Amino acid sequence: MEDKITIDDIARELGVSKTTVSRAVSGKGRISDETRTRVLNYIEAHNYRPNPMAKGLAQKKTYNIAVVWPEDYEAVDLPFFQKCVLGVNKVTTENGYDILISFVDNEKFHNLRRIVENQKVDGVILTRTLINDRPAEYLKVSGIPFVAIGSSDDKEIIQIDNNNFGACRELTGILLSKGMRKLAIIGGDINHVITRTRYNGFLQAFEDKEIEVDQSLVFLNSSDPIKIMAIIDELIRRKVDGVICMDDAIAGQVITKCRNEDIRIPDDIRVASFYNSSILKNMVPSVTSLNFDDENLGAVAARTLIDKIEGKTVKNRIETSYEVILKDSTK
Amino acid sequence: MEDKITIDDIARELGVSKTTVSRAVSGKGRISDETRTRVLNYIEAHNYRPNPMAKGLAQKKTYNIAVVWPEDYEAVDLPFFQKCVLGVNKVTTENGYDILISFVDNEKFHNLRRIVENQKVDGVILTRTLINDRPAEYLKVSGIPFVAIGSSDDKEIIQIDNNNFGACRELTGILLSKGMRKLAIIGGDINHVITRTRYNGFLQAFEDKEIEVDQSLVFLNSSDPIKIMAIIDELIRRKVDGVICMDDAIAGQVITKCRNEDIRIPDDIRVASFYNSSILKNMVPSVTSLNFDDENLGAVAARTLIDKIEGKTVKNRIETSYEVILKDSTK
DNA sequence: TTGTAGGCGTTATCAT
DNA sequence: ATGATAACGCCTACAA
Repeated sequence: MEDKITIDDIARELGVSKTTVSRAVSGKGRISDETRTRVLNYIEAHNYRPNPMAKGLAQKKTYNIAVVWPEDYEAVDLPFFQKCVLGVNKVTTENGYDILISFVDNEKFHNLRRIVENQKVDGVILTRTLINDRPAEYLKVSGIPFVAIGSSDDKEIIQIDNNNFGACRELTGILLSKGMRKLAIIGGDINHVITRTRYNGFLQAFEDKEIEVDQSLVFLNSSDPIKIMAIIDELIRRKVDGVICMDDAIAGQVITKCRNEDIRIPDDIRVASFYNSSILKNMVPSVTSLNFDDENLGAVAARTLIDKIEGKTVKNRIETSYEVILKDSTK
Repeated sequence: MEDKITIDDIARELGVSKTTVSRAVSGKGRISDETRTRVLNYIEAHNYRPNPMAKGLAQKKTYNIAVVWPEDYEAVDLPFFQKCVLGVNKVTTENGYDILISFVDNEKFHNLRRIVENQKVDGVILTRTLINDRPAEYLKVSGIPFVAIGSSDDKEIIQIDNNNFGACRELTGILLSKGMRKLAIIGGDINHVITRTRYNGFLQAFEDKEIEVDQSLVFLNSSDPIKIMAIIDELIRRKVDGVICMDDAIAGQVITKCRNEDIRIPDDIRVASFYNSSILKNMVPSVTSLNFDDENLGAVAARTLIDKIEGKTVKNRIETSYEVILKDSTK
């Protein structure tokens, strides 16, 4: 490849000033149609690309955004993050931004810090929220525009989330309406906001129907396979109607356990999940669950962040919708 | 946050020239120990960060590399990519580079093209190789430094790969040594180099022992669940000794199918996988498979790319090692 | 409508 | 060992 062509080269070649070229490229400022097309044609023919470093230096922008990934993910959550970032990608691409990726866990986020302090990005998307979210706290004081995928108690943080509360409330409500009364729930890390949100949806459904929740059937912080085994044993012994799993990792474990123990679903126990990832897709029996559009979630987050970066006013909280998918496991 | 401090501010404040400050920061060029520490102290105290845009403009470098992800992945492959990029991240972080992410499939790689043409990165890591690899071809003619994770027939392409050939050869050899003769193999997309490499390792093991391969037991392009169901039925009917799955998606399907049909592993049929992802981790029975260090793979790729970017000479092909893990499924 | 000139923050060249 | 000055490529008042 020969050397990159610059705005100066074009100006000289066309006998105009570089200001004129710049105007033709950016579309800003008055310029005659004739010169514009002349410049644009030349650019097209010679495959000119503005140097992002120079542009960035002049306008103090990078045209990059950071997407933050948890380092301590569980494999089952990966498709969620993947879909999110695909959605982000779609929007960033359309708007001339690129995605820088940053790995953090709640305690160590030097990577994120470096990226922000070094001014490598114009904004940040958090793909998970925590109860005591130190990365989010850091971003707040740093002053860089950012949005969080997920929910937070901090109303100042711009949040994009699936309507987990509403979805879990509706699914639980449906199960209650089907006559199930002894409903257990198994949930994961209580430090994740999403765990609490889903739990609250569960509670609300009971309240809606004025039914008392049996606290002895609530098992949080229980994503460990060993724990789940014990829980299932207990549930069978106590003849509960059904069990709701807060995510598919848990649902997967429950189903495997039942299969290994010849516990029949839905005959002996009914099972539902508050999420549907690809791992449950081909399960037998098929599992009643919620359906979220995670790609859309990422897209909305990116759209919101870019608006924020470009100085538009954005809503502080956006909820995306869901579907309840009733399958064999709760027949 | 107040305005960022620049090299000029420091120079003025300390009564030296900005050249001197630059030298202290970069460590290049002669400078007295005294001035250096004076500058460094000031920088530390005032939390100065060089502006990457200005630096990039001056050195024609971005200090970003692109990691290319396939858009048309299968969920089961995700942990592989995730681990790779974690390894990449470790090395890039240590060397002051950041990771830009780019999604492509073999036909549409405008995203990658944009990133390269816009000079947003200094180099590229491909995380998968294809038989007719258009993204790789494009990168070659573009002239940008790049390495591929995976193998390629094109010897000019810098390749970092697990020793798939050797690993598959060894695992197959072990099964043959155990007396299994009627060994079937099920593989995925024949357009992926890795499918062919693994298949070749399989063949080589037979050749090593001078045993004829039964071509009617070779099933490629067969990752589809429906196909796999039919294949297993056939294998049981023909009373084969065992089946080797080229990846864990396939192995997972095979095991599920067997469980649903009450086909016992390893009593009725033995099963091995040429890869071990987390999805098989808690399988019952535990599955004989290969163990690769994918994070290391990513780290080596990043190390190699950075060397290449910085003008060092690098090996054209690096193979990382593996372990054979014998478990219950081939007892 | 177009052009001139200066600035963005850093590195590199060449003196001193 | 240190400094003045010119790049690097683009943007943007301001002037014409």
